[in-house]
Amino acid sequence: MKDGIHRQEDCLARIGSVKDALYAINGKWKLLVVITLIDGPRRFNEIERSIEGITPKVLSKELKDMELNGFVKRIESHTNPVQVTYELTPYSDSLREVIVLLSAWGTKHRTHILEMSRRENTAKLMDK
Amino acid sequence: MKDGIHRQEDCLARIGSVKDALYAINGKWKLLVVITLIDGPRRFNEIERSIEGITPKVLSKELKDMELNGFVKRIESHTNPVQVTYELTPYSDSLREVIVLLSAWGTKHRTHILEMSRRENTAKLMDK
DNA sequence: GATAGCGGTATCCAAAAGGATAGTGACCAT
DNA sequence: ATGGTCACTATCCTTTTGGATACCGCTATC
Repeated sequence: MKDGIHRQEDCLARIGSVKDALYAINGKWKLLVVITLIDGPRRFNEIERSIEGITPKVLSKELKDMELNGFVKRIESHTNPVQVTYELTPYSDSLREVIVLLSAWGTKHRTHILEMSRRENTAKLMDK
Repeated sequence: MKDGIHRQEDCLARIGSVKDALYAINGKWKLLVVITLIDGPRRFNEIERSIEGITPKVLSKELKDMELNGFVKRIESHTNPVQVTYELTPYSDSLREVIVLLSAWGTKHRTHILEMSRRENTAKLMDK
């Protein structure tokens, strides 16, 4: 009762904060981009190749969005030809624990779902 | 280097897990429904009133979805008139730490964004 | 001179999410 | 009988999201 999440007033505040968080990381792609950049800076086409299913248009949009939100930095080298890399900012470290937790939860959830559908099938078999 | 998130093979697995997680909790509403149910079972219209901006159509859809995913349970009393309540399942406890973390992160992120836009305005003033 | 890679854009389109508004049938209170 | 609550559903519509495909100027390579 004192872990802070049960009290009514905290719930309202929490709804606001979670709304903010969901707004910033929404969509299918942003966290995946962060994950691929954790290993170090990557070039546009490298990112495109390591996230299966993403198109250049979408990746471009996500990167711009994430730059505005302060998660990634776009770096142009002064070589010729110009080379562009994207890297995480120190700020995006704050996302790391979110990712670790979501990943762990996603793993557990997948087995949970499999388990549920397995039981459903068993039940169907027993109905006959 | 040994926290498990830096190694290439782990990143690929992590992308899959995070995809699963995002798929299950996607949209603006699901986590907010969980939050309002943390205090205890609630009736349809109560939930509708405590989540600002949600419409009955959307809430109805979300609740069905969450029932299928095993997060909530729909309970009809056998009184007359029938009374319907929704409550969290034990399984949805696993979402609690996700919510706590996202909420904390959302709070920090909001101040981060405010800070960034404040600085931008300051910079603009100094340009003149 | 053809082809390929780079870092993207442009255009078009389909699907999904979500909002606005209204309505339904069962009940209940006045 | 009138109006209200409850738990939704129906219809319509707009916005958002994202997928397909093609293309661009530039460079590097064969």
